[in-house]
Amino acid sequence: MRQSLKETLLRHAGKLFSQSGYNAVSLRDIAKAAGANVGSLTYHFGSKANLLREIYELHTRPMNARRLELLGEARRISNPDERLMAVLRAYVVPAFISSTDGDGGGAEFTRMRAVLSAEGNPDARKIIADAFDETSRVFIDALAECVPGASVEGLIWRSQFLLGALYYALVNPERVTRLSEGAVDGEDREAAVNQIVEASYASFRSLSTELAAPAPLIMKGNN
Amino acid sequence: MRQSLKETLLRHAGKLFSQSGYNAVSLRDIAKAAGANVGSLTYHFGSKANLLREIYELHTRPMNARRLELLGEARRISNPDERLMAVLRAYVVPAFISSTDGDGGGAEFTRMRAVLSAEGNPDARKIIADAFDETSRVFIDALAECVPGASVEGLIWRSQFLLGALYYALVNPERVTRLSEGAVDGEDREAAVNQIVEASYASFRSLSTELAAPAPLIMKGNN
DNA sequence: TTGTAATTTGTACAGTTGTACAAATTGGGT
DNA sequence: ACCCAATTTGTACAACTGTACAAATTACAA
Repeated sequence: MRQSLKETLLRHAGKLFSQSGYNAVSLRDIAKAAGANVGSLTYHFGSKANLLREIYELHTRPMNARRLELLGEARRISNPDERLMAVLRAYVVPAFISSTDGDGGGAEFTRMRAVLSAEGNPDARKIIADAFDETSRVFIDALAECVPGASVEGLIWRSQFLLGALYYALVNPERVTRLSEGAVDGEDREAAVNQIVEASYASFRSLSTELAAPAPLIMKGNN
Repeated sequence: MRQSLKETLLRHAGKLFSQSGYNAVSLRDIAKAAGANVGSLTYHFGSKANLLREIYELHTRPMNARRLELLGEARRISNPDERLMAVLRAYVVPAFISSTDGDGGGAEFTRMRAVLSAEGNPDARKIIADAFDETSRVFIDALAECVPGASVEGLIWRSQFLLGALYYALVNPERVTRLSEGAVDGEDREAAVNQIVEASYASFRSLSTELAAPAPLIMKGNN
């Protein structure tokens, strides 16, 4: 047995949800994509809401584990500016790039979260609320340490904007391509990660009351 | 006649779409909210897709007009940093605050756009594509003038992040309140506008090759 | 092989969807 | 008062939704 039907269903459901949201995708769409019967979905998951919950639980934990792992590494950097950059990367990278295989999260899962949060579907809302963890708060604390003197208000809002930027980069990459008339590729995720990190680096750093040097950017090659 | 049924229908449809998206709201939901019959919707709009199109057209033009008006004022500022701030406000404010009455755009319409773009519904996709105008490009040009030496890539991506931040601030304001344990009110739109403008000010300014003074922030009172 | 549980299939059900259209009602000019 | 058009209502329709469940199939231990 190479892959159980349940896993196949989860995979296809996640893919479809990330493309079209929760409401627009029917159980029959999922069954058809997976080459299975509608009944197999109710058998394995009981309900559509529970299917979503299982997708969510499958990806959330590994993604946040990876984030915290990278955060641990970042925290060992003594220079606050370099540390700020590393902390931001620790938050963003696992949301964009699948760690090793198709296991935890990656862009597809993050895109699904983005679409779900926008839909505001009651099922999804409950699942998201239930799956809430402390990871975001841990990151905000870590960011606060990198930006001495920053207000809570500023930190919270900027972390909100960071997530919004993350989401929108995955939800509407065509806009980047179209707006630049093809000069910039919105689908280039490596570039997107670097841009998000650099942009939020600047926005967080500006909160510091101790602005000494004018924001030394660590470039990664692509610009 | 105080308000035509058509206007009432448009108003309620826009409200419901901005709350739950396009797919999740049925014509019967809209009719019920407006205290009218389902048939009146097909009579006035022909189809659900066309109803959305009319909502879109009702708000897009006034909102962009207001943006360009404010942009004109901003362009007269000679100091590049102050001008950058004003240009950003010109883009953000009309998307958040209804100009005078319940006419053009405001937060509700922007929220609807955010939800629609995330849903990726084929109907909505086509309408958004058709309604596309040059406003965004005009703003990017204006921003480029405020940030000498900035790369196209950097400008495009940051304008993408700006829109993502804008959208997410309206889509998920509870997160701000929850994350700050009530210390920051995510529903406070005036604060949100100021935070978005300040954050993107910093992110755009960091693109400049001529970073002279360390980003003089113009405070507006609330922080 | 046989028996039993797990899985998969097929089908049926009640409810909802967008749309179409005949009938009823309304509005305003003559 | 009348008429004609615009509007509003009610209802019908086929397609699709999530879910339930009996029947068929498969997997696997004894």
